[in-house]
Amino acid sequence: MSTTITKAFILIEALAESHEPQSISDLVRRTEFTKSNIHFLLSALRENGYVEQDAATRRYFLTLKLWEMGTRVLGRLELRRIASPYLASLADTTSETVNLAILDHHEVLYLHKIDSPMPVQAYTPEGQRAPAYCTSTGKAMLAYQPAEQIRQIARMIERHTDRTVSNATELTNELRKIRNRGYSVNRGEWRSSVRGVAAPIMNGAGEVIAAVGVFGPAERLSARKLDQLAITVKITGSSISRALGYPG
Amino acid sequence: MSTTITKAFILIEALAESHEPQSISDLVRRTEFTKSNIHFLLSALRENGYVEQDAATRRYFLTLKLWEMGTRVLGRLELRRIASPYLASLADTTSETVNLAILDHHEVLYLHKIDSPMPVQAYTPEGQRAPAYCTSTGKAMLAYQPAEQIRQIARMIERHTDRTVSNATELTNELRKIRNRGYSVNRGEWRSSVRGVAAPIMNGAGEVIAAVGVFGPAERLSARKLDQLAITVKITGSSISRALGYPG
DNA sequence: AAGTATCGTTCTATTATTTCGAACAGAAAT
DNA sequence: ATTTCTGTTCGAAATAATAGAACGATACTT
Repeated sequence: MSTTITKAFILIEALAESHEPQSISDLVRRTEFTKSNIHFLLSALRENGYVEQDAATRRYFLTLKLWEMGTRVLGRLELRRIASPYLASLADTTSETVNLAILDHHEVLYLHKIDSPMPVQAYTPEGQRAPAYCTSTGKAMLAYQPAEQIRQIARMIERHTDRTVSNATELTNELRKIRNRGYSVNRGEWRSSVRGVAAPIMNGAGEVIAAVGVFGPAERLSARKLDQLAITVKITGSSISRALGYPG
Repeated sequence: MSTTITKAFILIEALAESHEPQSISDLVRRTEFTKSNIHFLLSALRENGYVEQDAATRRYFLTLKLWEMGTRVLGRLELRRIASPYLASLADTTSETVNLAILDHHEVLYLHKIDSPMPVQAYTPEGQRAPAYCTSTGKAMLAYQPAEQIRQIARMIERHTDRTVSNATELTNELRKIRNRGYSVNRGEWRSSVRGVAAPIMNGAGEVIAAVGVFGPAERLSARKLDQLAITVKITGSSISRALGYPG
């Protein structure tokens, strides 16, 4: 019910979305707040160290303080702390990019990424989101979610490439297959040139709370190579699960 | 001059500092705001998705949204984007932990870290700060700062271990040595069991804006080993500088 | 070069929002 | 059973946030 705090965050989010520093007028157009109001709000954010103003262009941009505060939140995440060494070792043995993701409604959120030392890297930075039904980590988690949630997600399927799962039955079958094998595969369903495999991570209560995945460019990841990776990824997934207290 | 926005950020920072979810009463003690006022502010933060409340304990905690927004800011940093592949390759060849830092007043801020695949890891997470004068990356950057800034920093020297630089002349000599060699060494000046080497990174204008470093446990990093690493780190530093447009 | 449009900032009055304390119910501790 | 903690709700009061006009300064147009 607060308007001022909400307005402040609308500004922050507008600044976070924009790739260039924004002028007050830019922000007026985006937010439809008054010019003087935005000036007032930005002053408050500047005083708190979250925003700075380019002296020459008078445009405003976010400082790293937001990121600093954010890393504190992440640093407290038990999951990430416990999983980190397993991810490092997985990255070391596979030489491909490794990531850790959680499920937030219909999207995966990438918590951690260890870049491959190989020259060509697939681009998926930490803190980004992607639709769950067309990524390997997302499918690995969806496979263990209640049927009702799957039905909801199936209703919002959109094709991103010609390999994207295209309807509810296809998705259900895919998820059943994942449960049988214990790992998921993505052959260019989100970005056509990116492939990957992933395995679920369970907590002490047996709930699937995350997934670990390996991905890379299609030309380096043949079907055979993916099969090999699947074994390693699956083992990493269960190792992390056990470290989290999962009995299995 | 805003009170409401400032209060909101004071709450966010209090929550970010605390390792456990906080009750309203906890926050009353910390901030000296009114109970009902905190309730109001937290509701606003909750509505915007930055805070959640544990249903059972009624305690409040920060969600990952703050981190998500923060990663956007970091993702736009040209320095980090350009440096990343060089850091990855440095990590690969040295097998020790690699990091990228910038200087903020008297502190270093760690922008990026690539963990060593080795079992024993030195602990310095991304987004953290450390005093510049007793870390290798910090000293590498200080060596190229104006004398006035060095004098100010020398005034706030505090010993953290028995190897920490202890006075102004010692610091000045150390920085001169660093300028001559083009790299800096830290032998347990911050945490006694952590050693490292670092080299400065210059931008197109020739200003030192960052530093790249390698560090690890003292028992693995002998004086000889540090000398070897220094060569590689120095090369990485100049490669990144050149990628940023530095003519040298 | 002159003129016009757009920009960020400052100011003040008005209003709507935040703030506070009291009162409440529920949980925990005594 | 009683006391002392909680978190939450409410309404009145205080004040902080808001809007609009006016100001130079800068950037465009002609």
